[in-house]
Amino acid sequence: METTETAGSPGVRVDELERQLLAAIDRGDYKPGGRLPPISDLAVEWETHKNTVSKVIQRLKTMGVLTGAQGGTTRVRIQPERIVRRQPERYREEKRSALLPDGERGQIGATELDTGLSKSDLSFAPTVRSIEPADDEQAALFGVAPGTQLLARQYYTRARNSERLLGNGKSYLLHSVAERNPALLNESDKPWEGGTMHQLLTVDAEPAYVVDRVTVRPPRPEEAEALAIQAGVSVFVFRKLTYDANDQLLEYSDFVLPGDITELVYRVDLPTWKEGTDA
Amino acid sequence: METTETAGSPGVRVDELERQLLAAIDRGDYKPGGRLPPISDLAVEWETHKNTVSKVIQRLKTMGVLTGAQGGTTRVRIQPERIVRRQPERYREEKRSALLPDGERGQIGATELDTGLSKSDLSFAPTVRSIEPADDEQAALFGVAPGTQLLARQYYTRARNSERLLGNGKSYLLHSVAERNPALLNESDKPWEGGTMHQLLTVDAEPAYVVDRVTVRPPRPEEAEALAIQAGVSVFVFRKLTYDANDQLLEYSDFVLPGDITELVYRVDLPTWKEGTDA
DNA sequence: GAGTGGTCTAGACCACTGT
DNA sequence: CAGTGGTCTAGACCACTCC
Repeated sequence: METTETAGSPGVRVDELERQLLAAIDRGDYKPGGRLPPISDLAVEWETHKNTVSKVIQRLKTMGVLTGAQGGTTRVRIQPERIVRRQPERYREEKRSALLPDGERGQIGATELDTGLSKSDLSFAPTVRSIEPADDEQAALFGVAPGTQLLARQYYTRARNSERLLGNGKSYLLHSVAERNPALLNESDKPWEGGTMHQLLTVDAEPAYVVDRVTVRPPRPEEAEALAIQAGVSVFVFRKLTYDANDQLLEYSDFVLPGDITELVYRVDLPTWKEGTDA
Repeated sequence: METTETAGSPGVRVDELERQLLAAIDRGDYKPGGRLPPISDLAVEWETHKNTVSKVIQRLKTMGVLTGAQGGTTRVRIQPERIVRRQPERYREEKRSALLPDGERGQIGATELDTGLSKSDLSFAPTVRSIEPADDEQAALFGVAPGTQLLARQYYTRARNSERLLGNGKSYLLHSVAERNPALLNESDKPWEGGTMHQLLTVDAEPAYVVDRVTVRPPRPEEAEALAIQAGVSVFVFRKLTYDANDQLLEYSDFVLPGDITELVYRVDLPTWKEGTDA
C-alpha cells in the first residue's frame, strides 16, 4: 500500500476517471438504461482501487447521469422529462375557476393546481391541519403581532404508480380570516377542493397578485429521502405569497420541489412602447 | 485495521457525526466566522479516523455551513445575503428605459440589468461576440432552418472587490436581424450599452413579452470553479426568451447563476373578479 | 517549514439486490 | 446466497496555507 503513483493532489485521479466515464457514456459505450460493469471490474480496467471507482460512480449519480441503489445494478440513467410549471397561467386559471359553480370546479384540488398535474396522475397523503402561533418572520409577512394564530396545512404530493414524492408544501393563513368560513377549520383531512383562490373567496378575500420567491439549496436529509433524490441534487425552495389589492398578505405557502425534474416557467408581459409612458 | 465496530451500513457513522457537528454549531459551540478544530483533533475527539471526519467536513462545506480551502483553516461560514432578482420589474424597467435618450440611458449595461446590481458594484470581463450556425434546438426556437446564422454574445459578471463570479450568460439573436444595425456587429468588445431591449429597438423590433425558464442542476466543473461555489452547490440555469407581439422569438439568453446566493422573485398580477369573465 | 485539508490505496466488513 | 455497492479504518502521501 506504499509508494502510490500520485496521491494527495486535489482529486486528480477521480476527476480524470470521471471525465473518461462521461466520455465513454457520451460515446455510447454504455447506453441509457444499460448496465454499467461492476465496480470491481472497472477497478481493474481503470487500474485503480475499488474505492476510487466507487467515488466516481457516486459523483455521476449525484449528477443524475447514473442510477442504482445499494447492492443493485448501476445503470445509465434515462433522463426524465422535467415537469413544467407555468406559474402565471396557473395562478390566473386558479383564480378564474374559483368563481365557477361547485360542480364544475369541484374536482380541482389545491395540490393539483400547485403541482401542475392532472388529478388522475396524482395521489395524496392526507392534508394535515394545525394551528400555530406566528413567529417573527411570519408576523412581519402578515403584518400582525408575533404569536397571532395561523392556520397551517401540510401536504404531500406523489405521482400515481410511483413512490417518488413530487413535492411537499406547507401553507399558512391567518386563523382570524380562515374562521370566517367554519368549513375550512372543520373539514376532514382530505385535500381542500378548489384551490387556495377558492378558499379565499369563501372568506371574502380577493387575491390581487401573487409573488413567487424562488431559491435553491441542498436537500435536508428527510427531504432527500422523501423526494427520493440522490444526495447532492438540490431542491427548489419556493415561497408563494398571495396578496390582496391593499398589499395585505392573505396566504403563503412554502414548497419543496425536486430540482432535477422541475422546470419553472414565468411569462412576463410588457407594456407597449407606443402607448406613451404608462403609469 | 481489523474488526471495525460497524462498517458497511450506509453512512451511519458519518450521518451521526454530521448531525452532532450541526447541533454543536447550532448550539454555538462553534460560532459563525470562528475556526473549527483541525481534522486530526476532531478525529480523536469523535473517536474515529481522520478520513471520516474529513468526509463530514466536506459534506457541511457543500451544504454551505462551513468554508475553507485546501490547507487553510476551516471556519463556520457566515451566511451571505442572497442577491434578489425581481425579474418582471427588471424587464419592464429595461423596456421603458430603452426609449430614453442616449445620455440618460447610456450608463445602464445589459449585464447590470441582467444581474440586478448597480454599475458601481460590478466589473466585467469583455463581452465575446461570435457568429454561430443554429443547431436544431435553436432553429426550432427561432422558427428558422438549422444552420441559420446567429449572433452570439458571451459575458461574465464579477462583483467588484471579489474574485467571485456572479454569473455568466450567453445570448443569441438572429444575425439577419442584428445586421439591421451594423453597430451591433462592429462594436468593440465592451458590454452593450442600454441592455437587450434597447438593442432590439435599434433593429426595429419591439419585445412584447419575456419568458423565463428556470431549472437547477449541479455545476459543471468549469462553472464550479468560475463561480467559486463549493462542489455540490447547485446552480440556477435560467433561459430568458424575448418575443414580439407575433410570438416570434427575438432573442434568448442562457444564464448560470450560483444557487446559494441567488433569489428569483416573480410578481404575477391577477385579473379582478368583478370585471366579468375576461378574454 | 510545520500544520492542515484532501486524496489515494488497501483491506475488512456490511446491507442490500436480484436471480 | 452469491454478487454488488457502500462505508469504515488504516496509513502514506501530496499541495496548499499561514500558525
